[in-house]
Amino acid sequence: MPELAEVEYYRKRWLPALEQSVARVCLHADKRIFRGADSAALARNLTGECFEAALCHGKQMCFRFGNQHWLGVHLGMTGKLRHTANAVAVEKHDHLVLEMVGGGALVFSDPRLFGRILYANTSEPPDWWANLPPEVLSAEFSEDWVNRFLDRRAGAPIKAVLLMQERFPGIGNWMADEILWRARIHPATRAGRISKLKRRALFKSIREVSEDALAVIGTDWKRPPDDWLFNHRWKDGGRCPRTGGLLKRETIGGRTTCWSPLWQPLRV
DNA sequence: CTATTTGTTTATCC
DNA sequence: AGGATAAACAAATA
Repeated sequence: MPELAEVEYYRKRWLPALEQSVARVCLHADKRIFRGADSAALARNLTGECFEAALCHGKQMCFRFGNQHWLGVHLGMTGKLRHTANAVAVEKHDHLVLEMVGGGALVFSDPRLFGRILYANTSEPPDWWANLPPEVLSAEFSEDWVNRFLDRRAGAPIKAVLLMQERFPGIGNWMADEILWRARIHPATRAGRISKLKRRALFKSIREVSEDALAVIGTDWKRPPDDWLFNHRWKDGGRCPRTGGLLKRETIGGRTTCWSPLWQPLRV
């Protein structure tokens, strides 16, 4: 589930423990979320360290403990973060629990195990945190920068291109559909066939959907307004807020995709 | 029992 | 070589 704004929402869930120290680390070391990470070192080294920073970039999160302990969290499809005020019973899917000296706990849970925990013990930020593409709301993320990518991925459906994290960090399935709906571009359009005019609309839409998503979901996860595609996209018989016409759902770019055929005509 | 899932990585084909 | 696409991953839910 978690895309740009949901990741920001979950990042904030851990803020109540900021400036507290780790009393004890409990984890399910054999679970898939620790693939590639040294979970034993993580548990040993974080104990006693102070929780100093909580950051995110696209769908990647980074929590710093002390000056040189970097905990990376990716939520995958079903990952969640929460803070519990008191030590509550650990649930089945709570794969990483940081008990804090104050008595609360930081919890990462993930039933489907598509998420990932990273850990580095280095004075400088590790590669997975230092080498990330410009964020969609940053100045470096320019129209030119996007258009060059559309030309490089000219043969792929635009829906698939928007999901590529190397250029559009944080954009996921629902955001991509929302972006294309607002820009009135059919999701199956080959990226290279999008007109100059539509590219402008696309760029604007990427920015707007990202800002709107952060405003609505990023802080307290309010229900998005009904004039977004969001509230209609999964319902059978869902209707386009703009045209009132029936929405269509199909697999495009390997993912379930929803669009409004009247509003987003396919021009090939 | 079958089909579905808002993500990423790996394999395979072109 | 690099791009496009499908499969795999795991488990809950309908």
